[in-house]
Amino acid sequence: MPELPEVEAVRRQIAPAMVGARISRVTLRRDNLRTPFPPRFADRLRGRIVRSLDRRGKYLIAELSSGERLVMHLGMSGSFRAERSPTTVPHDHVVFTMSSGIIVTFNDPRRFGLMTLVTKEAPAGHAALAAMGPEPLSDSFNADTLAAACAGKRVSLKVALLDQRVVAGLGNIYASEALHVAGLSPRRRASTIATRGGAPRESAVRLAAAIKQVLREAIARKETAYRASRFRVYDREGEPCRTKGCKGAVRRITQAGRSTFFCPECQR
DNA sequence: ATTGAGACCTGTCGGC
DNA sequence: TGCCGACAGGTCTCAA
Repeated sequence: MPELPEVEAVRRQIAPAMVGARISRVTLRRDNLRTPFPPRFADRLRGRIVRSLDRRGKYLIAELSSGERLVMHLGMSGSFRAERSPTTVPHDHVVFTMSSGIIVTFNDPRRFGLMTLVTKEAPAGHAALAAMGPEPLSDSFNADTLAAACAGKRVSLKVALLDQRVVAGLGNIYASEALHVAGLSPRRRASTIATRGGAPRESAVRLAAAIKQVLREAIARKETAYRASRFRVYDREGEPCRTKGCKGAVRRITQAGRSTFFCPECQR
């Protein structure tokens, strides 16, 4: 369940069990997720204290007392649970036993998730992380940076928002949601919101604000489950647009092989 | 360099 | 009920 708001919810959920605690045991139930675990993975984790647990886009990053960083991604279907007495269900792949006594288990049916270690020797480490765009809820993401990132892009606005180099953490739901709030068509070419004459276009101002708004709302709601009814357009094909005064109906189209939901009436 | 298509996996849901 | 295809909140790689 993983776009930025859901990953942030996971971080808040497991941080109390992990930060400041020592990893006393690591159990790997298989030898890979999307990619193989790095060499001596369990050995390099065992005995380390988790100094902090941060989020960057859709990634979770744990700083370890060894100086290494544990990088984790939930893929499409990854989840964590923290419990006092361990349980086992299908697709449990990694189990961290913390010195606090809490068991933190990573479960991922589709195994699109990722766990790796970024070493002190190669601090840039992970290519996707190194190339990642600005955090949408930080000041480094605004109309100017969004417009600049879209300049020259021939892909659609929706596809551009899914590009983690443009902005970090948006996925298929919140890309559609943000475009609806901004009143912009997902089919527009991304370059059409780019800078003109040095100043960001009004559409870039609206879109940057909309992205921040939908993400903040989702985090505040702790929207970690499949709550389609809460969405403005996502998964609402054929249903009425919720924009005030708009008589449109939500449409579903396919872009880059993925569903996009939007209102053709109020999104231009 | 950018872009689209296909690949990676398993589970669920709707239609026949 | 059972089977079968379509689809699912994400990347990554490859070829044009």
